[in-house]
Amino acid sequence: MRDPDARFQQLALKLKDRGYRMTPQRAALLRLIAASEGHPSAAHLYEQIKAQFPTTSLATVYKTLTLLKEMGEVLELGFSDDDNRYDGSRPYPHPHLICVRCHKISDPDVRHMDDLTEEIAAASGYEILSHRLDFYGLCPECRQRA
Amino acid sequence: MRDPDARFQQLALKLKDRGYRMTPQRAALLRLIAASEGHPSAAHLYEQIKAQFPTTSLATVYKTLTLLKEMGEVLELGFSDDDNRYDGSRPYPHPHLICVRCHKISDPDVRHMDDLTEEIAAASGYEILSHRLDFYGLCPECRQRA
DNA sequence: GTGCTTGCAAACAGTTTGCAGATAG
DNA sequence: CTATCTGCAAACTGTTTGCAAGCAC
Repeated sequence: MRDPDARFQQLALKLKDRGYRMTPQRAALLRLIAASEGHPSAAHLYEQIKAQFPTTSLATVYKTLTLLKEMGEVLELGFSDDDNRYDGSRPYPHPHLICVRCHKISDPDVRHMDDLTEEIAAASGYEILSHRLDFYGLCPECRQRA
Repeated sequence: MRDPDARFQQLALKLKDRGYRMTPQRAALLRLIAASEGHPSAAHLYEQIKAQFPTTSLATVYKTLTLLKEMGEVLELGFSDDDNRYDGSRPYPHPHLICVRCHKISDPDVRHMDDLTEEIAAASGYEILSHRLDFYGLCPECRQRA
């Protein structure tokens, strides 16, 4: 996402439209989500918000993330053995590159997913609604250190 | 896997080779894994084993699954919002089709994954070790009922 | 003023672990 | 015989929920 301010406005408006209230805690989270280039965890977002609103609770972070998820404005990457990560810049399914050593997550360019999805749908009889593609490996930095 | 017996022997031998002991509980789990066509959860395997060995504990199922995972003989599919599933027939990464309604998991045919993986590796500088590709949708049966 | 939102703490679910007794080799 | 394995129960972790007090509108 190139313009964090615009994205923030977009998210704020969407919340308002759905009848949700704007609170300082939500504003802070929305700003973080809008500005974040990476794939922060709920705990990470919580730490950053606490710097501005020391009394904010993790539960509130989760509650707002759930809201954004339901509105389709945030993509949740669930991991069974690690905490979940959130992407508010690209809230649609897209591939991820996950470093198994430093846990960094990045977004590679992959083109053929739509073709692949259609192919699977046709062959299986499924109605495909979403997908998830993760590559696990060592990022360039960790390869050097390995 | 076409021959459950052969697969069972294979798994049993591998355990023995690594110096692990064969117990009735492990044998029962290995047989289930070897025969299973689907993607059972630990709890599901546990229920089936209890029918033969009523005193078996879930912890033992997990401990043996961990062993098989470490030996690369079982593929674990972790879900952050559901229990993990295990595939002892195809213990290598392969795509999955997951029905969001009935939670059935099946294995579609997808060819291009190796090409895609190499492409990503070249473009990103990562050393790619593994991957995971899941499609979420409605299976043919659930589409009708929808 | 009304009722959505917050923050706390307790609950939750699946998985893992510690340990004493049982057992495979 | 001895080290591994089992079964139980407690611990663990990230996430969710119930509820009284607070605040947006």
